[in-house]
Amino acid sequence: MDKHHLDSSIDMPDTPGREAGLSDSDHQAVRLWLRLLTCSTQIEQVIRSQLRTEFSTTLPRFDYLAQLSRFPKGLRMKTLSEYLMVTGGNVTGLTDQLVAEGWVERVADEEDRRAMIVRLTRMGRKQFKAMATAHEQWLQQLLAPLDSGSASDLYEQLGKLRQVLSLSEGA
Amino acid sequence: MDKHHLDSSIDMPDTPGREAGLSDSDHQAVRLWLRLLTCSTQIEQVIRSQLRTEFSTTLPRFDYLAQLSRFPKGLRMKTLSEYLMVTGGNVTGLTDQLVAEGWVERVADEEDRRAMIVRLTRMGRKQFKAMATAHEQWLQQLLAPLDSGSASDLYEQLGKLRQVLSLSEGA
DNA sequence: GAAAATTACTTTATGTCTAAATTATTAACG
DNA sequence: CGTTAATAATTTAGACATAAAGTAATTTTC
Repeated sequence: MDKHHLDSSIDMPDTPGREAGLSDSDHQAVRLWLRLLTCSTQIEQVIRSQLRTEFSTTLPRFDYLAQLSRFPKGLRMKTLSEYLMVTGGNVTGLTDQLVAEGWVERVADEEDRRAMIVRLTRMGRKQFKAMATAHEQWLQQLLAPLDSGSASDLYEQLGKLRQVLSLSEGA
Repeated sequence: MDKHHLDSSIDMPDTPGREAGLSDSDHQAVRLWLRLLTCSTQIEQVIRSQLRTEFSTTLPRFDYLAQLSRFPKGLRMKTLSEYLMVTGGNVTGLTDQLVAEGWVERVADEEDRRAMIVRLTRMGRKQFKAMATAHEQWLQQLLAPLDSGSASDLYEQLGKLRQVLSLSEGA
């Protein structure tokens, strides 16, 4: 994923380099988006970096495995691409890699010969389990300074946002 | 940016395909992150798509121009890479493209012959202005269903999160 | 003031992601 | 039936991103 924009900061005037220069007051939507993106990007970079140094893997692969791990019987590639919010071609490429590494296997779908089902191998499941444990710890540590109340407030607010976004989605 | 994970949804049981399967209660940090990422990814995809169809350009280029537009005298590439939160190599590549398109120009920095200053051309400035106006409208429309109170609450909560993240940043 | 370290940018190799075209299979309709 | 639509996966071309190494200029340090 790429990294974008930059959040302005009313409460951090000591970091002028990060101001987005949105001094006008009616840019609320833009400012909200930039701040959301800044937070998301920063967390993402931490996770990426950790996955690389600790497990020599990447975030897309981790995401792939994370989704797949929820379905012991496997998933159609098409379904997986929807869950991951990426294109089918991308899933094809990631699948090729993970199959080559022996973490995932392709199985023909007997009910529809166009479809392929992918599922974790035993090794894939084992590897993912270790990564998932670490992944959770990283996040807990990263977000530890956020008091539990703020965290659940934020979680709730993001829930509202997600709902709003899902409206435009189908349009 | 790539798109990752998926948010579970306590309040949206009608979209089972998007559940992240985090039914345990002590995965708060992970759930918060996934929800944040889901929202961020969805907005990002809308903006990307609009930039492509309406302006035949990309989000990285828009971000580049957006930062640069704040500095009429231009910026060192190094500084720009920090603002954009991307690597120097990336800025080199984007600069090459935007220079080729005539939107940006490279100027030698007289104070430091290692450095290059990039700045918008007149055309670049004009093109960006049109994009920025549209960009803001897209966001306003996208977030319109979010009542103003929720929006500023969310903005505040994200401010706290950003502050928390900035702590780990230097460590 | 010369050697060492740092800094700014570029280059290279690799990975990720998209959009669009292709192939193969299935479904739908007259 | 048989033609047409739609669907699932793959392939291709291109944009974007990183990390790591290379080049050139500047600073630091002794």
